[in-house]
Amino acid sequence: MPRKKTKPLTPLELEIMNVLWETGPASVLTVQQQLPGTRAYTTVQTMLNVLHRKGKVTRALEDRAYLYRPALSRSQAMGHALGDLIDRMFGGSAESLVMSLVETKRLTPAKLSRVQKLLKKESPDEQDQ
Amino acid sequence: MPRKKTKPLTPLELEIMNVLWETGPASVLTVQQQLPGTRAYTTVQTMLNVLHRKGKVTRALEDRAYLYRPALSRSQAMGHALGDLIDRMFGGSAESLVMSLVETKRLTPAKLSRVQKLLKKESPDEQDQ
DNA sequence: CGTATACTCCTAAAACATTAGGAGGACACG
DNA sequence: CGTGTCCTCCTAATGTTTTAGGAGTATACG
Repeated sequence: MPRKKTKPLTPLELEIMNVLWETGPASVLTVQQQLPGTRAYTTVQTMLNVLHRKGKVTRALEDRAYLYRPALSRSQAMGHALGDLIDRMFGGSAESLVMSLVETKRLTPAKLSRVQKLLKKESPDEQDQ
Repeated sequence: MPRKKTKPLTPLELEIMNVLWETGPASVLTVQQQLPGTRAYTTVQTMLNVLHRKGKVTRALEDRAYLYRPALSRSQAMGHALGDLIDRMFGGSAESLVMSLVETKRLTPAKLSRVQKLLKKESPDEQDQ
């Protein structure tokens, strides 16, 4: 059965999640500072609230303020965002995506090699076809 | 390297562009029919208007109705959408993205190999338009 | 105690995306 | 001609995301 329920994160939500992924558990203030661009404290707070309501982050009262931490891994979020993009843009082919990455010079074949080597080491279970 | 001007397409815009990429030059009616889901004729028309105003499609009066055609290639749009995603989600590292693709089982190392071989064969020197 | 500080929550407006109705023009055709 | 069809443009309502102010609370500190 298709995993269709989880809505993809909005752009700003994504940016905030990224801060949490990078920085680890963080307060509103920390997130605000870490965030690219300039946002009012309360803006960040609101967004974190939204994310919390949506179950994308958890929070714990620490000392005086809440500490927020991601409730999904980057990979998971990635899965959703990308699945979404791929569906809309192609019929679901991830290869075309990598292709595009290289075509648009965002990724070089050299880098691709490196990644690949890494991955082969980690999952010793794959075969070439 | 400040290639920052072009705004990414919105979800619906993307879906519509996809129809144009698949089907080729199309009228409002055609797009509407080709589009997944159900949208009023005028909704589709409005969106095409928006895309036209934004310069993402061109149009030509053919017979009685406008024929719309994409003003960007899929790769280009991909580049923007993805660049956006990567920026937000990672700090701009495309490698992490590929990593995630494999981690989430969306792409196998084997497929990666194939893609890579393909790419090495193709022109080692390209120009983005 | 009284005031500054560092938060919270509640609220709403601004901005952007999506949806769609209705008026009007051009044409085909009985 | 008169009416139905197909299309355009203009307009606006609805929905979603982003922005941020203001009131209230708890603690720190002179």
